[in-house]
Amino acid sequence: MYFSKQIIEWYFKNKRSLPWRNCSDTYKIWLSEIILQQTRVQQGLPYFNSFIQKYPTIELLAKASENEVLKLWQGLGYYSRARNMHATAKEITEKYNGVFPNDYKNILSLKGVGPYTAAAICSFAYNLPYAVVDGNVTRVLSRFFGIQTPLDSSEGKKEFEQLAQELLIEEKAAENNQAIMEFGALQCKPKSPNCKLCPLADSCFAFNNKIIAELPKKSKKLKIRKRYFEFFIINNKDKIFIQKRKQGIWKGLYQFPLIENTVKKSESTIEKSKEWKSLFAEPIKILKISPTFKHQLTHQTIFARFWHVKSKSETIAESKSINKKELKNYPIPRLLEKYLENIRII
DNA sequence: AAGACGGGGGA
DNA sequence: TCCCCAGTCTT
Repeated sequence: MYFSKQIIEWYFKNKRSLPWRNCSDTYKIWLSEIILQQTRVQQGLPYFNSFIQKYPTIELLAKASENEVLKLWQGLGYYSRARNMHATAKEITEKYNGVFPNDYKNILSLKGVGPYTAAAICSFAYNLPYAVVDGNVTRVLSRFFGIQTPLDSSEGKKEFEQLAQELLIEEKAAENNQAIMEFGALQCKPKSPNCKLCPLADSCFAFNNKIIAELPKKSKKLKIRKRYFEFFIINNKDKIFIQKRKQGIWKGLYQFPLIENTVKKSESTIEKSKEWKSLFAEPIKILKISPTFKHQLTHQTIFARFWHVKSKSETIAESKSINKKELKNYPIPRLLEKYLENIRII
């Protein structure tokens, strides 16, 4: 009880003013929670504003096309969030008559809504007593209580959820949940937390035992795979070829026709490959090959080159031909967006 | 239970 | 570089 009260007191002194706070609009609360999954407030904020501006209601979001929604989401990453959010907007409009469900079970059943987001919506919108457990919460709890259980283990998840629920001041669920997350984000930060000014330092296990940097514990370490992407910018007068990604990374986004390798290959090897032959039925003219760009993601490193080629073909396998000017309407990966920004300047 | 899924920022 | 961010879904 002391813990939660201190946290809430700290919150009232230090909280940021954010557009989805102090509002009971379930649409804004839900939208902000989807955007903020694995995403910093700073990065998500402009996206929240543009979504609210373009789609002021859930019904308007539901009416949009998936391409439009992905286009607005472009650059934010984890694109399944946008696809699931769009599907949920449709479900709420059709199945729930446009009224956001107001109980934990139905909210949890929505696409893109897991235990964290369900608890967040229930508490923020309806003040229901469900404790949120996110990266901030596990960090704060593991440090203050000295919990060594890895947060990415099933025991750890259970342990943190149970503790967070016990600590929750139920009648202040909304405030309490906001408070502990804000405390984790601003005060008890992952790197160099501000322990000197922390109101809880005296009772903090990690601070008193000088193990702040060791908590929280994680068991899995990440494997980063390398991928080599050869994109083909195929010019045929004012037309350009694009294709929609069907699976994996950037699913639902568009790209230029692609040859992918798991190892680095030379230009001549690529030109002799069977992928090349199936892509280009007729001989093509290579105008330019870009330098290799390195695109670093959390779980993979992508090395990309862009081949500018001239082709007389009207069709390219698995691709559609669009007018160059239409390209800006299609959602594309950040990697392609950056490249297109550059060649415009150069 | 483990992997896949983006992109940006801080140290 | 590596780690983490208001996690969820798939395998």
